[in-house]
Amino acid sequence: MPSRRAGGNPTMRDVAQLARVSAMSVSRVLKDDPGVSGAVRERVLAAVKELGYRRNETARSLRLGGSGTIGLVVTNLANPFYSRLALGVQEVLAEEGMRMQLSNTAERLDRERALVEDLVSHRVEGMIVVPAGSRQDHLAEATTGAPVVLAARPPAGLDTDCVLVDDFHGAREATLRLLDDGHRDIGFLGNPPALYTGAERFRGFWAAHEEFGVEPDEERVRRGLGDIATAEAAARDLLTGASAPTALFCTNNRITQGAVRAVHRLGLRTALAGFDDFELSDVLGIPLTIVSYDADEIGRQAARLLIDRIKNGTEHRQPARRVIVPTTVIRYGTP
Amino acid sequence: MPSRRAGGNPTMRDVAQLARVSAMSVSRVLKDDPGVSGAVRERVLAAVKELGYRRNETARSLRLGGSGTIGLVVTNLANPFYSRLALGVQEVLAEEGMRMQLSNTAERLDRERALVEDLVSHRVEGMIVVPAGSRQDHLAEATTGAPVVLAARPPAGLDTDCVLVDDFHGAREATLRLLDDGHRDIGFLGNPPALYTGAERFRGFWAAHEEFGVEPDEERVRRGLGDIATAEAAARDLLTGASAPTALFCTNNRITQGAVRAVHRLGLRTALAGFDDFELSDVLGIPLTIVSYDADEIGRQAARLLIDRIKNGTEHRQPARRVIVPTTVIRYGTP
DNA sequence: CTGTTAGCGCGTTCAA
DNA sequence: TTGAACGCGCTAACAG
Repeated sequence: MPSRRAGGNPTMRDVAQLARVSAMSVSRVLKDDPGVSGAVRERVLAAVKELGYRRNETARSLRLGGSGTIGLVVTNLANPFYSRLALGVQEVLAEEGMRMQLSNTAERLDRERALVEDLVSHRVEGMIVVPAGSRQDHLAEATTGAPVVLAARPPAGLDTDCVLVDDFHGAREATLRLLDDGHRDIGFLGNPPALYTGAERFRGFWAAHEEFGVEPDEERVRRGLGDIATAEAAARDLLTGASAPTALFCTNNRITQGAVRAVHRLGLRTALAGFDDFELSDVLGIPLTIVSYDADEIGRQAARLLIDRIKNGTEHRQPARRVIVPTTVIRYGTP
Repeated sequence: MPSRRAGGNPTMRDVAQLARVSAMSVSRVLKDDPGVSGAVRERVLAAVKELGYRRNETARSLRLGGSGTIGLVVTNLANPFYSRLALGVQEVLAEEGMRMQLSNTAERLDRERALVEDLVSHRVEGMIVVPAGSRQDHLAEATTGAPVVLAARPPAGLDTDCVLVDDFHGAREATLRLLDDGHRDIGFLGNPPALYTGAERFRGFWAAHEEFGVEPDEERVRRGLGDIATAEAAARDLLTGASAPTALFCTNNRITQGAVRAVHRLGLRTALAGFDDFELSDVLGIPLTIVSYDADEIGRQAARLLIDRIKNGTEHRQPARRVIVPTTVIRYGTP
């Protein structure tokens, strides 16, 4: 019986003792250090196997001064967009032998702050954040040293790299399709204008109208929608009011789904356009124009930017970069 | 300028030096230890603030011998079922001041193995696993000491707690509804029978038929379906063959979606029943019988079981527990 | 090729 | 109430 605490995991010393070598030799074997004889290597590996030993990564990263972990902070993991983003991040990290710590803010700024503090306390080497608020001044002081990359929303009050969707052109393109189809009374259902995506997508919507020489009707614009229920109510309101629009533009998948629901309940076949593809969008029986993009790719790009910052340290202080992920327009149903 | 390394984070010694106290006093203040004078406390807190100091949790958990972290291993984060489960786990952990490390196996056994090893190396205090394969013998040796709770699939080759959906009764109930409606030729679209959920849901399907004295037709059973595309193909095959079924039972949301697609493309209104609710299931215009359950609750229950094991240590070796989460049946569209 | 020393940042123990 | 010494498990730097 090795002289170690009953309940605890075996340590390197236990392995060393059993293999009748020093702890250093064990360390070297486990590190694939070439400077170690075959005999020692075999004895060590046998002891490792016998004890079921696994190196304590906590102690290791304390000693090495790097955890090999980055933090990912998203606003809503239940939204497939963010889980895809997370998978994209993990894909790139795996190539680098790094790990990811995933946290969910539920769009709450206080949780974002607490989670970021926690990540810093655990000495993550960097973090990718989908910021909950429109400004991130608090992140600047929290992340002393560790690089930050923002995803889906641009930095404000903070000078960092970010990866964005081409919100403006996506919205413009989809709106142009509706105008092409002859629609002139298009309603707008948007998330809060304080959000970057909300503002950009509205800009695109407006720009498309200008190109067609059409003046959008402010009366048909509803912004600040948060979930499916409020979106459905707003859509119903527009569609049942005087001078109902013949088409609706929706700025995200939850809003589109609310609009689909309203259109369906009212027994209409109003044309819809919106951001974010979703399951079964092709079998709804409603003419649908979807602005789609690769959520995984946002994660991959963000991870690449972050890893680059981590590797180059803070020395080569190159300016903040901005990667734009392109969008494509898909059409479902007969217009 | 404090005498600390330029790039690194400040340590407790840096704070101590600035506050002109010992490191121990800093430690005590940060721990809210009552045995410390107001004067020292203030000086320390001021120094902490000035340096932007944050306690190094890595060093802390090395010293304390507990990381306050558990691992969650899921098979497919892109499936909303698992992201909801993750949120449920996190909800309970937050109450206990614990953290979660989330990993995705993509249904690959080799990745599961590697991820579990990694979690053990990081000395997580326990783990919740949605196992990729039908047996988990490899987990037994990997998780020396750390308790494991399985979610969604029962243990095999391993003696642990688990949280399951009431697969049998859910499937039975939904099938009974179809039989109640007069259907006698019901097709079955299932995932691999080697999977627990696949087998149980098939059992429920069969049991419902027996209760009605109806003999299911083996010709109308398709099992081993993995994704939406293969499910759609199988559904189309059944629906266009001789003696086409008047209804289909689907064992999970991806299969249901494939079936919806096939029904839609064929211009039919075949009644569908299936596990897992999904967005917009109510506006498809197809009679739909859905077996629903609370995915968050699975996560919450699993977390509670795990925390209980962690707190009680391995001493009180009580037998493995099994929690069954109930299902409810929802009906959409006119049958 | 192998072992010894020292210390990563923190907290427990014990003495002042 | 405060501080000094020691060690958690591991590895870089330096002997031998």
